[in-house]
Amino acid sequence: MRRKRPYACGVDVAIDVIDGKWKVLILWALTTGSKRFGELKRLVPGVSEKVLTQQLRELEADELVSRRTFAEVVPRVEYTLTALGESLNEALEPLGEWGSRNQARIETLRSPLSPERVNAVDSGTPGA
Amino acid sequence: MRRKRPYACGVDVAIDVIDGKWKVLILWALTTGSKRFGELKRLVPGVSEKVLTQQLRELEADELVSRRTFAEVVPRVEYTLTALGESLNEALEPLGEWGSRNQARIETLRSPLSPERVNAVDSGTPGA
DNA sequence: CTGTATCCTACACGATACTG
DNA sequence: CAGTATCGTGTAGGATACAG
Repeated sequence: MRRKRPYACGVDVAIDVIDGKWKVLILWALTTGSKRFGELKRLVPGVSEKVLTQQLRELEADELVSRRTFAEVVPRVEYTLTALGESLNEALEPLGEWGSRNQARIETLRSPLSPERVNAVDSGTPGA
Repeated sequence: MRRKRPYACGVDVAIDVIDGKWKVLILWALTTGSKRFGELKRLVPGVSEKVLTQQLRELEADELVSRRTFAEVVPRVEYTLTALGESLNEALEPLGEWGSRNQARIETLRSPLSPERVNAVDSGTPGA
């Protein structure tokens, strides 16, 4: 997505800002403190360098993440959550809880077989 | 996206479920009660019938929305938020507040001109 | 009114190679 | 180590036409 219509509501803004296949994971990884590029690459398995760079740049442009470079013989860069980024992560928590509570249900619903035997409702109880 | 890797965290699940250009708006529109297809089309300006149908089907498959058809001479269908859908909307609220609070800031940052943060934290200062 | 069926395009993302 | 450059791809979404 990124930059669609004039935002229709606040959620739109937030979604737009975290839109990108890996951004939430990146934000998540940074909650435990600053990380180097290579660390993020490890913490976000599957992402290519190009895309990781790209999404970090966007997060930086939106001031959710700050970037510090160290002019050392061995290039080093550290990414850190800004206050804004931290506040976003906090706003994301309820959504995370919702997802955790309903993950099993969603996965069952989407699994190719037997979507009908779903009974657990929002109780966090995985398939019986 | 829809169905990427095994979910890395709860937020991933939730994001996946609301992923789609119009889903949040649809969910939003339904908070005020059941809506007919045509109403939704009006309430979500810009969406095509194909895509609206598509996203409604996905929301339905994820049990966030329920669909009632009325076999009348004039076809009529109503979409309603399920309990799960309502709980998702609640989990979305903090994100919406975050977005509302920071919308102006984000828009300024992204506007082609005059980002007020001409000088901000740039290169790191090694051990002061 | 409420959809389907096609066709088409844009763009995010992936893979790989190369550089300071 | 931390990127950039390039090329290729999948697929969500848009436009339009048709149908029950």
